[in-house]
Amino acid sequence: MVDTNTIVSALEDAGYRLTSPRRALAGAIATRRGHFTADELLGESRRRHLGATRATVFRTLDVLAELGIVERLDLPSGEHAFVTCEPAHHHHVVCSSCGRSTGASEHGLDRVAEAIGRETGYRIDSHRLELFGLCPECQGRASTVGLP
Amino acid sequence: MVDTNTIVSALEDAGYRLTSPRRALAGAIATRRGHFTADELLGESRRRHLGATRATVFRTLDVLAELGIVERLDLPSGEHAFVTCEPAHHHHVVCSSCGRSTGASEHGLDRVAEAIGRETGYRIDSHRLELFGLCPECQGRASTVGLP
DNA sequence: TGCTTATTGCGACTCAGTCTCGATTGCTGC
DNA sequence: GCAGCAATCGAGACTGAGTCGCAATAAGCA
Repeated sequence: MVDTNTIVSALEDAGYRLTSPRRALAGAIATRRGHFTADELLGESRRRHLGATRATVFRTLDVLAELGIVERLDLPSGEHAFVTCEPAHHHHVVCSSCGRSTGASEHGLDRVAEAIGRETGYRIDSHRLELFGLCPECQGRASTVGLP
Repeated sequence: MVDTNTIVSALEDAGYRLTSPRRALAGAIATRRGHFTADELLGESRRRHLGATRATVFRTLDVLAELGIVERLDLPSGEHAFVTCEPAHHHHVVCSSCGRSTGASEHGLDRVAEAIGRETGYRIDSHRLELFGLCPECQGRASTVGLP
């Protein structure tokens, strides 16, 4: 979770204009706890009259992704989603029940990548790790309801 | 790399019919060294008159993915691609220059996933690791040409 | 305040992937 | 070898995500 001002000032610092659709989208994104799709954001924009159309939503997400404020995520379903991300965290753990997502630190993944580089002979430049499972709350809810 | 017969007999074993488009696509997929998109496969089907249309290509890829013969891959560009995969390998290393891909074994990734589970409190059910870099041949080529 | 130019909205467009439905063709049993 | 049935196919319409071009608007600088 990132707050509106962080997003707004990141845009400002990078020399982007602070238009009203961008401010509104920054606010909408800041309130998100989990991952969200461009379409959900567009829906919210329409419902709450934020004044951002489809093209603007995509353009704004592009800019924010470029600034590292949000990151694209490919869900197991094949859907494209976005998450806000704290700078220190580079991998995402996504709850397959409620959709909430959390950042995770390296935990030795760089060593795994290195080992794989040695095994295959590839010079690894980048990697992407996505983890899917149940968040603590959904685990609690599942065990009281008797779900797996 | 998997050979045509492996694909054909996997289809047969699973109770799928061996139709001529499926045989042809199995052949086309077997010759692939790297990753390929549905569209490339469709293009090859048209060029070589394999008799498989768009819908058939997608349906066949779905079936093969279900059987674990190919796997969906999300390239950094956002494109969806497929790779043939050996059963023991569960992660893919993709060459960002020539597109070739190779399987990689776990190398302790399960421990990383476990550690991340402990850190975040999530119960991790599945993970996906994709690595991107330069394959040995492209590294050789790059160093003789003087590329990075 | 006025000017410049980035940004927006609109709507048409593209492209991947899906769906429907009538036609075809593998398999199975005889 | 042949008939019948169900799985599969092709054709093409459809859907939905994402992009593009352009005229209108408005943010920020002088």
